Amino acid sequence: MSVAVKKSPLFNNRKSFKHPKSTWMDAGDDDRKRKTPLKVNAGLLSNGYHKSPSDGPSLKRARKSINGHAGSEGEGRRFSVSLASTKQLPLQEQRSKLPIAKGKDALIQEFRENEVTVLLGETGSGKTTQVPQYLLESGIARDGMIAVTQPRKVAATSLATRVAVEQNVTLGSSVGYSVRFDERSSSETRIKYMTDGMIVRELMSDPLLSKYSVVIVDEAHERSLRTDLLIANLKTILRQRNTPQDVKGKGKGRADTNPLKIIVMSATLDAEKFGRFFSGAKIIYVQGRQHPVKIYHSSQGQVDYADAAMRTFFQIHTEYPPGDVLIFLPGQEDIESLEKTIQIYANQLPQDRMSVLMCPMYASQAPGQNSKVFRPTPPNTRKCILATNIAETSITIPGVKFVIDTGKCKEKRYLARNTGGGFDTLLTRDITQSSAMQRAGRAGREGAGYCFRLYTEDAFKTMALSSEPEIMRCSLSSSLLQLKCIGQDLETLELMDQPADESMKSSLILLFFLGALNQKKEITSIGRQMAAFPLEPIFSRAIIASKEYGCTHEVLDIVSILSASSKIFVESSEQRDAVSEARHTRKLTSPRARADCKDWCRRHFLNERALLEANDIREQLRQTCQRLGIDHQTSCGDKEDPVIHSLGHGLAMNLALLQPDGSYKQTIGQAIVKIHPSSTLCDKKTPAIIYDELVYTNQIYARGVSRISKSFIMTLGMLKQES
DNA sequence: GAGCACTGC
Repeated sequence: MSVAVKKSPLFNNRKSFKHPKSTWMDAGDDDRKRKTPLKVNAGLLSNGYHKSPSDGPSLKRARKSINGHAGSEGEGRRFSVSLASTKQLPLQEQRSKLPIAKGKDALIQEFRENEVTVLLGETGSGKTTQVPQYLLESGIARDGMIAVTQPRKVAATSLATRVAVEQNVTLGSSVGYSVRFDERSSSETRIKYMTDGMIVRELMSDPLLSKYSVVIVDEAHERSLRTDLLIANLKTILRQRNTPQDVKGKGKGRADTNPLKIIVMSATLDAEKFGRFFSGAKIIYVQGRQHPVKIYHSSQGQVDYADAAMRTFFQIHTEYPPGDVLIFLPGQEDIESLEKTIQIYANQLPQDRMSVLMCPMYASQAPGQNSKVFRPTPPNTRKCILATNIAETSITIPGVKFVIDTGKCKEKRYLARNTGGGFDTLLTRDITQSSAMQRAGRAGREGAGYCFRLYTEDAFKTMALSSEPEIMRCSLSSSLLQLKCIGQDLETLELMDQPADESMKSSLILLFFLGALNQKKEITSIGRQMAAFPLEPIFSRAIIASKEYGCTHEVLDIVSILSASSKIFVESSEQRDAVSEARHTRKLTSPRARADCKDWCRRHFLNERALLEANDIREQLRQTCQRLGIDHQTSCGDKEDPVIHSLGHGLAMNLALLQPDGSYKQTIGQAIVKIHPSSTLCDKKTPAIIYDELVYTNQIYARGVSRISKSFIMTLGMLKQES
């Protein structure tokens, strides 16, 4: 043990600090089953469901990195390396060495015989890249297209890139992709990787998905809102497109039918549920290829997970061989404070020790801040990566050998109110078992690794198996409106999990309030126009209202920025005052040339990527306006009222009035809300406000706040009575 | 006085 560490005040104070041998319980047995990575194909069972080991990094990890070059599966990364290295195996040989390859013929046979197949594949099995190629090469796809859906854009694009190379074709010819703002596909395209949101959008113009002969739903276990909507629709489409097999031998099907095959790819935990949903679907298990990860559990519960994480880090640093450490924490606040603490103690280490390189990682970080995490670790240094869930599925960090898992994450959950409103909560909670496995798996990417869980094995066992499907915990108004467009309804559509009545009711009320649905719950012409925009209904309604107020130009600007995925304002605790000054007082006039944008953004603490995304969104909205015959150029100049009033039509349920005590009370619903401290209107005592969202953390905060006149609120009330 | 992660022809 390092003398320096023992000397540090923290450890002197902490009698509870224990040597790893006694602190950590060896969870153990998951290693043995994975010792021989290539001996996998016996694992391809055409019948029944192989239970994966009860613990261990067996879940499929997500794929892709923020800088875009990590492939979807482990072999994807290796592949991108092989382009530059002659020492690598030839391409086809690489393909044939994938775990899934030896089961190829049996797999193809199963796909041929079954309408629906559930494929359980562990990390590194190669299923996402190989199965579409098998389907194409074996003729199962006939002359239709094969769609492979992904929850994330980078996954879709990098998978397509890789499969195009394996097929030796140009990307966009027979292998392509389609994600928002970016499409590489043509009339030739046979295998199309796409985001689940994209194919759900396609449903609106082609409710039977008749272009596709096979739809592969990948990462189905993540249960994203759009994956769930897709799966529900696929079941309906199956009934409509596939001729029922009457009697054996007679079930040839009509010549004019265009039957659909469905392959659901999932990690192990939820497999049976998918199988049950598509009654009688075949479940097939494919073993993966992942290095063993030794998992330790804490012998007792930890009260202070940040402190425990720090002590564990130094245990690793002083007692284990080189290799980077990845610490999972719930949020930015924890990351920033732990970064400081670890740095202080790391500075006290003796000179001859390995030094520590801190790498914080979270989504709202200034762009470029996190680039050092992807650079090779300097000699005689250990990276300490402090990350949110961003490192669990979205970003793959090379070189990680040790994972410290606090067992906590932040979860966004929508609380619907019967009034039609509702608000988001963002609270720290325990992670799920599948999340814990995913985190542990992050230590086994490049070699054997270790995972230290700051919770007991019993605590692990009492965790939920997997997180609640997104459809159960988000606002449904946008999805409901989309479904209404194709004559469907959340109440009648057969979903894997049905959202709460209150949540559906609240969406109905909101859509009614916005004029998108009438009293009979039928879609109105306003509703159809709203659904054409890839926006939350509150924003599409504002665009439609802007026609009347003559300010579509301005409203498009605002809505684009509000619906960009990350906030355009950069957050930095160290330069908080400068950021605040920039936000409150500077006039932000954009530079003409895009080339200046990066520097201009940095000087004004703006997130360049978010601004560019907003720009893309704006262009898309402009095209939608054009299609709908809304003149996107009408402008109100410098006048504020038309803009606020347009937004007011969309945000009519998001109004609050100043109370004598300085708080705000909603005009609909009774909640007391506070203006979020990041708002320029905080402490300004504006009599009436309008906001774009409510978030409950330790209080209910209104974010995206604007001033609005009380007299206009009265007008809105009148309008409501008229409709 | 404060910000988990994704996504949309």
